[in-house]
Amino acid sequence: MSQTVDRALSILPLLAEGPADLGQVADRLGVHKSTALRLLRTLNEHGLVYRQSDQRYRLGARLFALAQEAVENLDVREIAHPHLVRLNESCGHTVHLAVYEDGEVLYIDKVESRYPVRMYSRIGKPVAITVAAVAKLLLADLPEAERRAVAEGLDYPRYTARSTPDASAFLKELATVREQGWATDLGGHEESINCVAAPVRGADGRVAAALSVSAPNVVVTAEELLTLLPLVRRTADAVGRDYSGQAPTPDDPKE
Amino acid sequence: MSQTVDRALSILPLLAEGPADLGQVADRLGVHKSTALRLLRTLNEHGLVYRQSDQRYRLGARLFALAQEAVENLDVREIAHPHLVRLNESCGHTVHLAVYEDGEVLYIDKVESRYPVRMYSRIGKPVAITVAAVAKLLLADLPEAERRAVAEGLDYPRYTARSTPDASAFLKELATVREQGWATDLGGHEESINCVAAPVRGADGRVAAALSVSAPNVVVTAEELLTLLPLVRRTADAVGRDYSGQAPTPDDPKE
DNA sequence: CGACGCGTTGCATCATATGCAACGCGCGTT
DNA sequence: AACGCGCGTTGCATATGATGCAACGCGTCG
Repeated sequence: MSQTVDRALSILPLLAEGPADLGQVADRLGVHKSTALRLLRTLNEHGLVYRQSDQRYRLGARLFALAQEAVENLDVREIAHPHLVRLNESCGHTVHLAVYEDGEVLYIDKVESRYPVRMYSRIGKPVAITVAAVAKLLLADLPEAERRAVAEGLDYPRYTARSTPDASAFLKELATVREQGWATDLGGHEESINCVAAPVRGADGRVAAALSVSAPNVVVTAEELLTLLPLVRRTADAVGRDYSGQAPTPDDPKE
Repeated sequence: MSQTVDRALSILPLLAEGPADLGQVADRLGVHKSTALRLLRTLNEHGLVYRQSDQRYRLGARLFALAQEAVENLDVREIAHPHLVRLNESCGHTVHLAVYEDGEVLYIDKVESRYPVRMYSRIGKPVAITVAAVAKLLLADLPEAERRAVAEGLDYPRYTARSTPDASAFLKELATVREQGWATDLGGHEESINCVAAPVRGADGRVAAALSVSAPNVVVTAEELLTLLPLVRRTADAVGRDYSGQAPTPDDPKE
């Protein structure tokens, strides 16, 4: 909508591919060098791009800060975190929390073993949206039209023999998932990894997030993992209750 | 330099404080609502802001992706990582890698115990620049003028009794550090934590990064930690050699 | 020593961002 | 139920501010 800003922001993904010099940026944008220079300078002042010693530009440190603060604003995460920890303590396996946004599914929290690690490393990387149990739950809840549009716009990589092969299979799976209210990924992403997931519903009944438990089948078989389903669902429901009894100040649950 | 872009980018830190609606954004920017709307729309198209269901805006998912890619472009990290792991295996303590950028010091990698955890959680958050051993090394190497400017622009929080109290003490410490070629933080940030750090020098001899070993003094005393100094320095030198024997394709070190 | 490549600057032009005013809509109030 | 307020949205005339050009500085390579 705003050409200047549009151009400036187009520089960011461009630099994400690697450092570039002024000429390269100007060429890729299709603008004059002096224009690119001014845009880069502005981005630079805001810390979004950094000028390294060889004069080339790369993405800047402020991006980290912003991403950091962005994730901290996701209040589902805050509310859910203690529940994830408890769930992990009960079963010992890896626990993930994910949300849907703009055609993507993002992990926004993770608890592994006893080490509560903010798994920022996964955030931003494309989740295996066609196979991940949490993705199925989040997509299954989209309005019909959007669901179809998203499903048909996806690639369906064959991670394993059990990966979802195409859009129609995926939509069918989503229908099942919506029906039953939980989802699994049995070796669809990595041959030896299974997951069970359950939806976190907000006050409006829509799926606000999804949480999952994952384990390699050398530790527990898929059948054993499925026995955790009630626990997973109970946890997800508990999160949903906390979340929709929406306390902007969740430290004061009374009143 | 570019007013439009400048305004648009100013929205990001604003939203980092929390979700905001159109009116709030327009007010904070001091522009008309319609202007703010167009800027937000442009940011939205690029995924930097997200419009949540209550119509308010918050930071978007693309930020995660960009931050992710940005960190992957920091090639010091890639080159250094195996060294950090080896250092950790030798001594068992937490190992950090940090760089300086634009008045800030950032941790860009971390290895703890036997768990190779990407410490993205620290990235973007302000490092305790006035006391951290790595920060001292990175700042000590800045050109005189910039070093003074940075040092005098800092706050000097008294984390502990041994925190650096003010700019002049800090500059003095930096001089010492530059002289001796290594640095420590003995309880300057947290009473019971000590660090030793050494600089990673690039081909030009400048300090490109710094790495440190940290341990609580209930595990090892400061004196014992200091015995690791030769190992830390050797590791940092090794990273520097790898780094300045710059192989853009570090998997093929011959030729 | 000359020429090229690259980043940088000042400036005239006009494309483009801006603010205004009016509209639509949902929600709480009377 | 009707009204009015608040908020987001749209179209448009204006002039501000972004654009590309041409010229310059500077370092490097031939």
